[in-house]
Amino acid sequence: MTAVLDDRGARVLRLVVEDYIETAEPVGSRTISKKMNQALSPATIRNIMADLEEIGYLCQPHTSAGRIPTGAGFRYYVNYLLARRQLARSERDLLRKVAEEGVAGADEVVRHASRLLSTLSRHACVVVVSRSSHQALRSLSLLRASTDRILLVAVLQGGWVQHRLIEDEPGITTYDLEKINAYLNDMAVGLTLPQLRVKILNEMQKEKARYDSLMHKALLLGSKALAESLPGEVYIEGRANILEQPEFVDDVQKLKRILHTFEEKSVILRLLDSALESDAIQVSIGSENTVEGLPDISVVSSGYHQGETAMGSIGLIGPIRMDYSRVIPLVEYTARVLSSILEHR
Amino acid sequence: MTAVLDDRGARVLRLVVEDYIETAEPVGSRTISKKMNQALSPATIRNIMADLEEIGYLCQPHTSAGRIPTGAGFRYYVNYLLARRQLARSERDLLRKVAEEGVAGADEVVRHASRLLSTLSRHACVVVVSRSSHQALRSLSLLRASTDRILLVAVLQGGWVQHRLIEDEPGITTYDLEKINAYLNDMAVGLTLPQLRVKILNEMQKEKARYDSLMHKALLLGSKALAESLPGEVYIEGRANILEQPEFVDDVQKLKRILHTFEEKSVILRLLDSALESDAIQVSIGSENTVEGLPDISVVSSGYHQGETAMGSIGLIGPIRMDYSRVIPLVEYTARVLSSILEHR
DNA sequence: ATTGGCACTCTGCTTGGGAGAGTGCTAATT
DNA sequence: AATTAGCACTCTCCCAAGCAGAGTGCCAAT
Repeated sequence: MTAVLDDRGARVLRLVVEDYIETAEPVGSRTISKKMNQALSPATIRNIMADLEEIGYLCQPHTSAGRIPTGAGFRYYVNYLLARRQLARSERDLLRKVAEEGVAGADEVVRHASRLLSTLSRHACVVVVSRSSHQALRSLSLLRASTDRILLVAVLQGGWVQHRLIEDEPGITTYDLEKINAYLNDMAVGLTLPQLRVKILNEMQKEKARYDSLMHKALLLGSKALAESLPGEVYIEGRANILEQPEFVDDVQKLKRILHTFEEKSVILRLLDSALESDAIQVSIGSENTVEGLPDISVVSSGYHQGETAMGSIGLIGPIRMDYSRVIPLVEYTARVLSSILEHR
Repeated sequence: MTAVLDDRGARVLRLVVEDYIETAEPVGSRTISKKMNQALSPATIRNIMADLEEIGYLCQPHTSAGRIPTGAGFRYYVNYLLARRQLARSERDLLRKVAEEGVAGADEVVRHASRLLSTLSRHACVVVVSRSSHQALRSLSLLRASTDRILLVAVLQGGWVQHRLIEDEPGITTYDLEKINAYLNDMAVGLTLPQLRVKILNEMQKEKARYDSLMHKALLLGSKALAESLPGEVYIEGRANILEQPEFVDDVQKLKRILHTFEEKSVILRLLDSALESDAIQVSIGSENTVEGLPDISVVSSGYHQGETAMGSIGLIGPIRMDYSRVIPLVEYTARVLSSILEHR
C-alpha cells in the first residue's frame, strides 16, 4: 500500500514533516517554497501537496489551513526519507559514562540509562527488564530471614539479583537449610527459572515414591518460591516531558489518558513487547501501536541483550511528531551501550 | 496569630470552605444563606464574610466575585472546625485486606497500601521507607555472585531485605567467604547499619596491629559494602490524579512544576520529612510546606512504625482544596494498618 | 509543466455589548 | 443595636460581529 514517490514528492513530504516536527503547526505551501530557495513557486507546491494528500500522506485540519502529515506520511518519512543525525560526541560520552556509575547491580545501570535518555530526548523513557524468563541461574541461596520466613536469593546470569520471602515449612533447622541449599543449587544452576520450576515439579513426582524427608522439603520450598514467576520490571522516567508537547497541553483528555496509561505497567509492557526479541530499532507510529487509548503517540524502541540472551527493551514514548532523526540514533546507541555494559557483568 | 472566631463566624467559614472544596469556585453570600436555611439573609452573611476577609481567612479573586478561603482559612478549618467523616466499612475492609496480599516482603505491603490509598482518595500518594538508618540487622550474608563480584544480602528487623553487589577482593575462596560470613554476622546482628559501619571502622584500626589476613578481608568487604548508606526509597502512586483537579488543568505552568517535582524523589522526601518521627497526622497547607515550587499544594501525612521504631511515612499530595474531612481519616487509618501489619513480620 | 493572479474559506483576535453574579453601602426595619 | 431590603456598581463570562492573515483551489497565461 506504500505508494512510491517521485523525487519532488519525496522532497516536499520530507520538508513538510520536518517543519511540522519543529513547529507542531500546519505547514503551508509558501513555507515549503521558501525552504527550497524558491526553486518552485508556492502554486506548484500546492499541486504537489494536493497529490500527497490524495495518496494519504498529508491532510488538512480544515479547508484552507496548511497540511500536516498523516500516520502514513510519518511512516514513509521514517522508512525512506529520514537522515539520521549524528549524535554529538558529548551525548555519546554522557551515555557511555553510565557504565562507570553502575558499580552497583545491573538494575541500577538500566535505570540510570533510562533517566539519562529521557533528559537527553525530552521524552518519556521506558525500560522493560524481562529477567525472569530468559536468564540462567548462577546461584540460588536460601537464608533464614526470621523464625517463620525464609529468604530465597537468586543471582541470575549477569548480575541481576532477585529475592523473595517465603513462608517457612515448620521444623527446618539451619543445618537442614544448608543441605537443602546445596541440593537445590546443584539442581538449579544453569537453568532459567521456568525451566527450574518444571524440573522441580518433575522431581516431586518421583520423590513421592521414595520418600526422603529432606529432599521433599527442599522441593516444596523450591516450588513455593517459584509459584508465581518473578515479574519483569518496568521503569518509566521523564513522564513530565509529555507536558512539553504543545499538542497535548490543550487537550486535557488525551493528557489524562496518557498519564494514566503510564501508571498501568502492564500496558506499557505490551507496548514494548515487540521490541524485546530483536535488537533492531522499532518505530511504532500513532495508530500502528495496538495499545488502546494512546492516540497520536509514537514509540521508538530497541531490545538490548546480555551476551546471547535478550534482556529487555528500552524505548521512548512521545507524540507522533517526534524528532525521529535524533531520537532513533539516541535509542539505538543507548541500547548498544546497555548491551555492552551488561556483557561484562 | 490565629484569631478566635465567634459562633457565627466559624459557621460561615466552615460552610465557605466546604462549598469551595466541593466546587472549586468562589462562594457567594447567597449560597451560604441558603445553606443555613435562610437563618440569615445574604446581606448579613456579606458583613460576616467581610469580617472574615479582614482577619485574613477569606479573600476575593477580584472585586465582586465570591470568596475563597486563604491558607490561614483552611488552617483554621482543619484545626477547629473539621468534622472527621467516618470511613465506610468497605474502605476500611479494603485497606485491611492489604495485609493478606502481602505475603511477600514488607516492600510489597507498603507499595500496595500506597496504590490503594491513591485510588481511594483520588490524589497522589507518596510513601517513604527509611529503612537503612533505624532498622536493626537480623542477618547478614555474603554470597558469591560471579567470579569477581560478591553479593551482600542484609535482612533487617521485620522483613526488609536489601542487597548490594560489591567488587571482589582478589583471592577469596568459597571457604574463606563462609568464615567471613560467620565473622561479620556475629558482629552485625542487632546493630543498625550505621552502627555497624562505625564498629567495622573501629575494628579495622585495631586489626592493623595484629594482622590477620582473613579478618582483614572481612572488614574490608564490610566497609566497602557500607560505604554508601542504603538509600531510603520513595514510591509515588496516582500521579495522574492531579489532572482531575480543575484548578490545575488550566494552569499548565503549575501542572508542570508539580509533575516535575514528582520526579525528584529527594524533594518528595523532604516534603514528608517532618511526618517521619511522629505517628500523628500532619497537615501542611499551601505555602506552609517549605518546599519550593509547590504552590497551592497540601500534604496530609502520617508516620508509620514497626514495633518501636519509626519506619517511614505515608502521605497524600493534592490541591489545597482537598477534602480534609475524608482524607485525614484515610491517611490515619492507612498508617495504622501499615504499622499493625508490619508488627507481625 | 509551471506560474501569477484572484476569489474564496477558515481561523484567530479584537471589540462591544448584554446577562449574571456578587459586592458594598445606605437607609429602613425589627 | 442588629438585621435586612434595596440599589448602584463592578467584574467576569459569553456571544456576535468584524477584520486581518494565512492558505487553498482553480483558471488563464507563460
